[in-house]
This record gives sequence, structure tokens and C-alpha cells, in this order.
Amino acid sequence: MKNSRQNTAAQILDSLKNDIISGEFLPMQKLHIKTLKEKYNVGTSPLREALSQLMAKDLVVSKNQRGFYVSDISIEDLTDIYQTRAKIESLCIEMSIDKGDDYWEANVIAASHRLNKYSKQEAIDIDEWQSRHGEFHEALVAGCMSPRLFQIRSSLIEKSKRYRSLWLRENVSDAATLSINQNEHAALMILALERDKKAVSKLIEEHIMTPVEIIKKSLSQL
Amino acid sequence: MKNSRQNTAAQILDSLKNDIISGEFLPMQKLHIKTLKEKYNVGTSPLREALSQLMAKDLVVSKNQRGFYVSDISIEDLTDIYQTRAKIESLCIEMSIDKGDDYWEANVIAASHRLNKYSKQEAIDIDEWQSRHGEFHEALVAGCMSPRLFQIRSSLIEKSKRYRSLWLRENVSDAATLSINQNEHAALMILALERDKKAVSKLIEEHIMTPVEIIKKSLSQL
DNA sequence: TATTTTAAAAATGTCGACATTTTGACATTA
DNA sequence: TAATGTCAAAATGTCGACATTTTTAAAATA
Repeated sequence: MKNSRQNTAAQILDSLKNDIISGEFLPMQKLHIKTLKEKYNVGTSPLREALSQLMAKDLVVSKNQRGFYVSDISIEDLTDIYQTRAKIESLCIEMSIDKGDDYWEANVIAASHRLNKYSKQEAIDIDEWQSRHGEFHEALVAGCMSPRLFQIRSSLIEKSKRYRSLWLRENVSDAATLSINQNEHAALMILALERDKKAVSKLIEEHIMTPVEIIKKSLSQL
Repeated sequence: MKNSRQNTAAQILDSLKNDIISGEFLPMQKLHIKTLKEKYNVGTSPLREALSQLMAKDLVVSKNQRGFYVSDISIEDLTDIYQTRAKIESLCIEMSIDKGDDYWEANVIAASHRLNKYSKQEAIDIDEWQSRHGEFHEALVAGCMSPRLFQIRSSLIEKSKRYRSLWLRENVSDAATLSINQNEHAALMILALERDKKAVSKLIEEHIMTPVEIIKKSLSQL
């Protein structure tokens, strides 16, 4: 029963990360070693190693002799995260347009179709929609071919998801209203296929910044 | 003697990181726990926590039951790192140009002057020159005002320094020849002050990519 | 000789224990 | 009441020990 290809820290890392991103652990919340050990059924060392990795990713902070805490959020950080994310996404797409081949185009069209069809459905499962939405944006940037830039993109998405999760907790009902702006998605696809870098850049930055004001409001009420 | 404001992991983190970036620990080199414990005078847990943080920063990798290793380098990664770094730097400067005020301008001029004066000296200490060089580029991007983007920039610089360090080890003598291209620096300053985003972007990307071919050569000989 | 087997040595990852520090509850003082 | 002090309870960070696994080196086999 002691076998596994991964060590214990690696095994719990994703769960722990998700529990932070999903908002199960709230910003500034203390992460008690004892509680976490019980929750994830691990010992001190692997747990602290996992927390150390999340520290390096800015999801967790530690104060000496005072333990670990979920890192704080703020309106300034919200804005900065989304703005940076917008710039990076724009960069990725521009590079995609420069380098993307027929297969990239085809995948964009396919992903757009999947998202579009689902958006027009009657009963929309928000998880499924988010999945297709994410895949469409990923298809757009997939031509960029820079592992490091993708990595940067992913880490920013992770961080922005934290804010989105917190907002979702407060507004479960009309979650779908957040960004089911199918017109923008269609426009993004068309402009990308036309290789109109300037126009795509402008539109994608606006698209990504859309939820910021809504989340800001919900955030400032806490 | 047990007092300190930081915990042990945090205390050794910078040393460990620098020893990797400076190339004292070579790519793929095994990082023996026992050896490191003796070198940094720490116990197992803090050491492993520091290594965990470096794992999250892609400077270290671990294989289960086979320990930690300095992460590998490659020509593909070299290119990707520098290209990404060039794009990010360009983005930072463009934002600086959008937002920079009189103080930003003044600091750019000052940093440029310090670098320029030193570059014309007889005996150039490479460390001092690198310091002034780094400060000049930092002054250029300082107007951007995005903590997250700065963070991304820093982590890319760290990673690119690893490649530069390895190159320096092989070519200590004419190290100064690498990038003492004072004309480009002067041009960067002038274009930035003229707020010519397009021209600065183009030049900074070229400027950053300059050493890539040289390092590539030196790397492919290993 | 070259390959496989075997056993000893070394190293890793995890746990529990403990010294030190922080926290929280209660009593004391102003 | 509010502020300060006291002290037990709780939590943290570090260490050493140990079960497992990997590595190394020598012996056995083909």
C-alpha cells in the first residue's frame, strides 16, 4: 500500500491547489498543519513541501512561527492580474497568427463550433460551458508554440480563477450571464482567421477585461 | 542562537537559487540531500522545503525516490526563454511609455548616464557593468507599474541568467564583448523618451536576442 | 569476456517527537 | 470598562530515526 509513482507531496499538490483556487480555502485563511494533515491524510513533511510549492506560486504565504495562510486578494491585484492576463493572451494570439498553420485554423473553427452549439442549448451546465469556453481560447493561442509563454498564461489563468470562483460563490444563479457573449467569440474567430492581429488584440483584451468590473463590485462588498 | 526572523528554508533559498543560476550546480546535476545539508548547515526538512520552492520555479526537478536534480537546459529552451523575455520586455516598455511620468524619464536618463560613463572607462569590472546595465533596463520598464508583469519579467531574467552564466564560464576573457553595445542603449533611451513605442519595441527585442546565437554556439559544443 | 545475479551500501521520503513560539482565556490592575 | 499581565494550551518548525528504494560493486553464470 506504500507504492506510488509520485511522492506524497506531488499527490496532494493538485487537490490543495484546487481547494485554494476554488475558494474552499478563503483568502487570508489560516492553513493549520494539523487540519490539513487530517484532511489529506498525509504527514507533516509532504504537506509542508506541497505548501512550499504553492508559496512559490504565490497562492500561499507563510509567516515564521505563525504558519501558512492563503494569500490575500485585493482589487488592485484583481485588476493587475486581469490586465496582465489580457496582455499575455493578446501576445499569444498575435504569435499564433504569425505561426499558425491550417491545423491551427481548423482547430479554432472546431472549438468555436463546439462552444457555439452549446451556448445555444436550452439547459446549460456551467461547468461544461466553461470547459468549452476554455478550450476555445486555448485553441486560439495554440499556434503560439512557446512553452514558456503558455506556462505564464496558465499561471495567470489560475490566479484569475480564484477571483472568478469567489464571485461565483456569491452569484451562483446568474453565473451564465458573466461572459456568454457569443458574438465576441465569433468575432474573435473570424478576425483570427483573417489574421488581423491588431483587431484581434484589441478585442481579446476587451473580452478578458469584461468580468473585472462585475467582480470588483462583488469584491468590494465583502 | 536559534533566533531569526525567517525560517531556515527561507534563509537558504536565495543561496541555493544563486548557486543554480550561477552554474555552480550544473544542469542535470544531482542535488544530494546529504551534501547540501552539510554545505548549507541545515536539516532535511528546511532543505527539502527550499528545493520544493525551486521546483515550482522550474529550477529544480525531482524524481520519486531518486532525489532532486538541477533542471536541464537545451537550445530550444534557450531560444524560448530569450524570445519570451524579449516579448515581455517589449510589453513592459510599451506600458512604461504609456504611463511613465517625468520621474520615470529622469530615472531613465540618469541610469543611462551611469551606464554610459562606466562603459567608457578603462578598466571595466564586469560585475559592476552588469549591475549598471541591469539598472538601466530596469529604469526603462519601471513606468509599467504592474507587479505581476514585473514578477514574470524577473523570473524570465533569472532563467536566462543561467544560460548566460554557463556561457561566461566558458568565455571569461572576452565577457565584456557580449553586449557592451552602447549605441543600442543610447538609442533605446532616446526612442523611449520620444515615446516611440514601435521603434523601441523593435529595438529592445533585437537587443535582448543578441546574445542568443553566441550562447547557442557555446552550448552546442558541450 | 560479457552478461546476469546477488548482496551490501547509500540515499530517499516519511513519520513521530520535541523545543520554541504563538495564541487564547482568565485574572489582575488602573 | 479598558488595558495589562499571567499562564496553560495549541501550533510551528526542526531534527533524528527508519522503512523502502535505488545504486554500486562484487560474484556467479553463460
